[in-house]
Amino acid sequence: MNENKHRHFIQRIIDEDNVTGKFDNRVQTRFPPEPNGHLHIGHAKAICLDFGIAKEYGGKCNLRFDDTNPIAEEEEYVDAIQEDVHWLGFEWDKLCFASDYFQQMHDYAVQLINQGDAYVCDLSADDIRQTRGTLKKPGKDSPFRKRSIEENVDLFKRMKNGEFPDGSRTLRARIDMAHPNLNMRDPVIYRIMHATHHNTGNNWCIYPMYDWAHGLEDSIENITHSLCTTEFEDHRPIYDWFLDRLDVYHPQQIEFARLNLSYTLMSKRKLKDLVNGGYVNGWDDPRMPTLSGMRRRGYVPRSIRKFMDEVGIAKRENVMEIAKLEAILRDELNKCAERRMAVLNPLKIIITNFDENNVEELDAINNPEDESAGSRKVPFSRELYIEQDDFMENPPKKFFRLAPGREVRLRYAYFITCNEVIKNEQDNIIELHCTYDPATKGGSAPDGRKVKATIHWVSANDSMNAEVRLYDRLFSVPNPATSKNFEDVINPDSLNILNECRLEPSLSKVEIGEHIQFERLGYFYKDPDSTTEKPVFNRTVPLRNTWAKLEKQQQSQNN
RNA sequence: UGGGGCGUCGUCUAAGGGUAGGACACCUGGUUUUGGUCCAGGCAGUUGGGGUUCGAAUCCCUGCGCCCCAGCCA
Repeated sequence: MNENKHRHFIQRIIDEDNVTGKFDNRVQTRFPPEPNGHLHIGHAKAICLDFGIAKEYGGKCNLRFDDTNPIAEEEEYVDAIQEDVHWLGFEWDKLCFASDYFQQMHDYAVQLINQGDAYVCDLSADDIRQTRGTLKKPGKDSPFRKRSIEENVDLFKRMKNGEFPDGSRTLRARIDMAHPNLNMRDPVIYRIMHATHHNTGNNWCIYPMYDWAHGLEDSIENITHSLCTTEFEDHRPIYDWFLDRLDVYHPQQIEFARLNLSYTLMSKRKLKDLVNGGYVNGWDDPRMPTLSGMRRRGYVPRSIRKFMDEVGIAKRENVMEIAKLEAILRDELNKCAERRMAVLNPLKIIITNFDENNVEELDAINNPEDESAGSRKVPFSRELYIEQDDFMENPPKKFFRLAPGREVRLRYAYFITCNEVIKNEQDNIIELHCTYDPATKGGSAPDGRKVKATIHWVSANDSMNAEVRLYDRLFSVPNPATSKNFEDVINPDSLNILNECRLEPSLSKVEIGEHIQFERLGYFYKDPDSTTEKPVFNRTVPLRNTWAKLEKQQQSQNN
């Protein structure tokens, strides 16, 4: 197997641990999101890694909510995150909450105090910042650093009992205010917050900080390899310090580089701003890089997993091109999406030599990549719609489609020739008059003559109306994260809603949540906003389009 | 410039002392009833300088560049 050929650095570490027996050849991981927002494609990398490693080594992976900050967290996110992890295709061993361990963490904190390794500090947040020092200068000891163990125990108990207001006191680890790693300068491990927690209600008014809580959560759950992103590398010394002082089971933290995707934003805060600022229609807007947004856009989970396989695991900073993700998406959809015909911007054509009372049922293949998908009938009649883009009155070089006097093939139907262009008073083309060649039924000419283009179409009277939402990238620059203000780089054309689209009749049978290819246009997904009268389709990703590329090149040459 | 990380085709990622390989992107050409798919080919890379070695992307030294850290966020 060639998956085994390339082992990334984390697999190598685990392989080595399994040789030395460091964790008794056990592998246990966890995916630890904070329920303060929705999961995005960046999280998917961690999910695939955490669950993937566990599966590969025959271990377990927990889903653990790191819910240590009640004012940021909500039940809604807890539910959404579980749905997204499931959708991605993973099943956790245990569902855990950091808040389940609050009592245990508290008891460990008391132990720390009793060992002289923690103290209650009365400094304000501002004072703590002032005395922390800078990158170059050491910090200053808190005046409360030398409190007696008895006083610390008493004060901590009173903090817990709610005797003090928010922000008035903290519990701090007594490490080293001159430590070159700022995280080690007596970090706060408990703060006072009189806030209702989604899980523990009003049981607590002191809440543990990440650095204190995370290692304990890992330890309590018997995690072997605690995988996280590189910005936590500086925190590993505290992670280790706490576990060593407490003399408890000690997992190994390993850091890898987070995923960045071109033309998108990955910060939860900024994503939240996009939602709250009304720039998009909610967390599941198909333009969002959230898993719920991508699901609604029409991504299949397999494409995301495959993408993560190809992204790889390393420590260097990276920006994946969205084109790579889309290439994998197309590859997956090409195999499984049935083909149908839909006209997004209709142009009416009249087949002048076709009987107006006649409707023919023609055979169309459902998926050329999958014979088992079978075929269907498509009605053909005198009045049809074709795509406006498929006709040009004065075609440039290399435009192969319909033009005055030119013959093209209607997919699965007949060769037609355009004889007349009908315009309105404003000189806009409103209709084309064409003739068909009855001998070319099905699309092949008995005399062997060739046409340079095959275009899609629907029967005017036998087609149904639909709304189609064309999505494009949300940002107009490759790395919107570097702009001070994301508003400046938002793509004004990220959503284009088309209301007069015409669908071939068999499309009425498509269910919400199905993936379909509209021939020559792209892959589409039936949106939950659909009604029986008016279906709504989201464009997941367009097909590769060499003509569009040529057009673009010609345009830029003319400029 | 304190501490911690990281530098391989345009973008990701392999090669862990022995031919710098793959994918995406881009460019040719072929097949084609989707200007899709598929097929064939091409372009293109080791951060600079020293050193060790028969041999260095890899080991050592030394520059340079980029990222992270001064929340009672995670």
